[in-house]
Amino acid sequence: MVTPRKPPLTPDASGFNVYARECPARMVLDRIGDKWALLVLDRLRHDAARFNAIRRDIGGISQKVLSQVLKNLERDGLVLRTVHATVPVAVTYSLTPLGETLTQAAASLIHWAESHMAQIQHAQRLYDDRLAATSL
Amino acid sequence: MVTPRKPPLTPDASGFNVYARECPARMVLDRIGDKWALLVLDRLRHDAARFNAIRRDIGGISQKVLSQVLKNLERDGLVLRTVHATVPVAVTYSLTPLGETLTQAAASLIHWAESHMAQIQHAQRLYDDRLAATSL
DNA sequence: CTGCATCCGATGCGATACTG
DNA sequence: CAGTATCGCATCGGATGCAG
Repeated sequence: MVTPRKPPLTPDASGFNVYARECPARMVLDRIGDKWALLVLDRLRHDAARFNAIRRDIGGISQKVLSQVLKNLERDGLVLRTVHATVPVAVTYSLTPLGETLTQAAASLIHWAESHMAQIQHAQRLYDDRLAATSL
Repeated sequence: MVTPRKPPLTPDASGFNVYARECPARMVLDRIGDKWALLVLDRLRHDAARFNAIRRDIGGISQKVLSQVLKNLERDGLVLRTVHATVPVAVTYSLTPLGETLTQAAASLIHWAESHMAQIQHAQRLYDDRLAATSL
């Protein structure tokens, strides 16, 4: 056991607890609970891809950030970096078996955002209108 | 249809696409693909809670950030804020039906981080050792 | 093509103090 | 108890330039 969980949630058999600020699991959550990392993980879900392909597919990600995200994911053992000895050098990124156990959860989050946008936008309008009304 | 999806993933019936930088779904992903938001969502998963209770349960979150996260989640229609007319005032936060459709995905991510920590730490050691070896 | 290094502005976030 | 306001540091992240 590393740290006790404060909320009355089901205790985790592993002993790790994301609710504790010092727990290593929190560090991992920091990385995977990130917009860019989730998108990269989802992008690699069905097929491996080269650096610039990922960069093109994920609108708005900079080369610097993609580079950092990939390196972190590789260090955590979620992404495999493969260098092909061609000229010029080609590098492909793919999911490791460990990474594949995560992408479904990542995809769920992403898909949720897309499929519930209508309801979210409706809620936002209600909230904004109500706010404007009270501030008159 | 709002924006076409670039990667060959299954197109979403809603027409929203998180891979597009201008898509509203990306904004939502920004908010829910966030360490603190995920933890708050997970904390409210089983029961409603008051502001300071949430603050205590989530180690390391500041009242400023918690305040912002809760406000955003409320605006997006994921969290319901209820003011009880007592003295002093008590405010409880709970999940809306819409929010409940998301927490399972959030919980999956969080639980994944906890249950795979051993493998992650192993991968990190391998990576760091390999890095130290090559830089000699 | 695949990165790493640097500069630098924007944002995040903790600490602190104050209101109802 | 439940916030809001402000400050200041730290990190994020885009743009540019350079190297293997």
